[in-house]
Amino acid sequence: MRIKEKSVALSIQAKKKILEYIRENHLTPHEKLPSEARLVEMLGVSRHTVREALALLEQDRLIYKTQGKGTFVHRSPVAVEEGLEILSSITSNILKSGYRPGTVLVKIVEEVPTGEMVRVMGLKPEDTVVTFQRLRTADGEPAAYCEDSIPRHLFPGEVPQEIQGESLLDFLEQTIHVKAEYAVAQISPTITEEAMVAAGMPRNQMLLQFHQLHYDQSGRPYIFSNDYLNPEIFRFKVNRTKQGKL
Amino acid sequence: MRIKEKSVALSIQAKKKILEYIRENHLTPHEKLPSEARLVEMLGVSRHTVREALALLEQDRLIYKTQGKGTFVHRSPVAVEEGLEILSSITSNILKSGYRPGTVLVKIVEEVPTGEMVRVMGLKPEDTVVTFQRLRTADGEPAAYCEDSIPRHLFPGEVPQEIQGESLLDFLEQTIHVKAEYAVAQISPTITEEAMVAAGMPRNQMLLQFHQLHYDQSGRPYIFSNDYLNPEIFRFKVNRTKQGKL
DNA sequence: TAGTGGTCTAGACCACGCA
DNA sequence: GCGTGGTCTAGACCACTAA
Repeated sequence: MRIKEKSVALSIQAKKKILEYIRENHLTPHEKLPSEARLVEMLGVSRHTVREALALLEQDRLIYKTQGKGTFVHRSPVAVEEGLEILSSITSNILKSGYRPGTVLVKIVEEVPTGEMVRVMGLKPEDTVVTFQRLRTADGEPAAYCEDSIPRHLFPGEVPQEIQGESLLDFLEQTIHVKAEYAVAQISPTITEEAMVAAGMPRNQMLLQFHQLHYDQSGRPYIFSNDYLNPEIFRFKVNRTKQGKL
Repeated sequence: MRIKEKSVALSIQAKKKILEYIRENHLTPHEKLPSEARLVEMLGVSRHTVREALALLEQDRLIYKTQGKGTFVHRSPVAVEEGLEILSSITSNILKSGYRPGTVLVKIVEEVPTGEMVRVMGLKPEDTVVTFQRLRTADGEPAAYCEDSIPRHLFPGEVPQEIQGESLLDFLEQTIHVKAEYAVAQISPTITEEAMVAAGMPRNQMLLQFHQLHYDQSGRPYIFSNDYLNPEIFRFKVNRTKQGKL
């Protein structure tokens, strides 16, 4: 059961080897894994590496540890399905639900930011924002209405007149080289408004509004958005953990 | 700037010292912190401990690292406010919103589980569940309608006829010594149904339904619940991060 | 008391960003 | 080439659990 390959982190290789061990020895939920000291011998790596591998398995909820007792196989062997706590684009969510994503561009305008935009994005009084209004479709059916505002000064040249590809996140990463690291979303139930109906959304449809702010790695907010999502197409799942876990 | 106290983890102490350093030297967003090697000298601890301290600061989004460049102060110095991704009771959410929580017990019944309960909680055909129906109030006003079902066999003696305290999670921890480690929630918008109106919820109120399953540390599901929350009282925020972060 | 996971040390080499 | 963070080793002591 020795390892050592190259270019792939040892802790990752160790994680896979431990998973193999669980499978080959038919360890069932709540059964005890070999101790860390034993794994050091079995895998031929240091304890630090073993512990990193176990930490990865614990994050995936495949094992759990108890000090003084040992490490055990987790009850649910199923992979954790990602939820809203993982940042993802609407495009990928539509794909994940098994639909073909599409976009109807309503308009792209340069405009004066709202007071809230100025406040949360730390804009200067003279700053403007570029707002993208889009109707997102799943297999051609209206699935979401999206309004995204990006500070004008992030676009070095002209304001783009269209979006290459479906995902705004990807588009911004390619054109202005800003990558989303995390976002904070406020969720509330609502009903389609006139502007959305005009864009093609069904009237009197119950929707979930996502009021979001996206940040880059350094913590700079760069997308102010309001997305109105059709709950008949999107599944809204959240994995909730204790503070400090995962 | 030496440390070393006792009984508090060195990495925690190191974290505090680094925070002090940032404040005392008035480091502003995007400014560079001392290198890890330098922090080892300054704090008198090993590099491993320094890296643990920095990892804690990175989780709190107070700093960010870039390989080859260094460690930097994060743009938003504000503490991250916890959202739905953190498991918390409805009681604590009402408290956090500044209201006084209360409960009107509708009823506690032992009943035959639904097919979905049997499936997701892995019940045997002869198992029954204990269902708690409660109207939760904030400053006396109806805030949520909750239905929670727990497998009967988790209660060693009689089925409880009331709940001590406001929080079911706390009650179960004290009586049957099962602690919630994580939960998976499905969120959807809905409208008050007749049973909720009968219990005291306002008619035709838009609500957010939380369909949740709570698990203990070993991954055993033990609470099957449907909570209907009034969005005028609860704030629904989610902190979304890239896969593998935080 | 023995065995387990949790924390910490000292030292090494590697991969990346930049001048 | 040099400084940075990323990974890995070998070894130590501590805290907790159960016999």
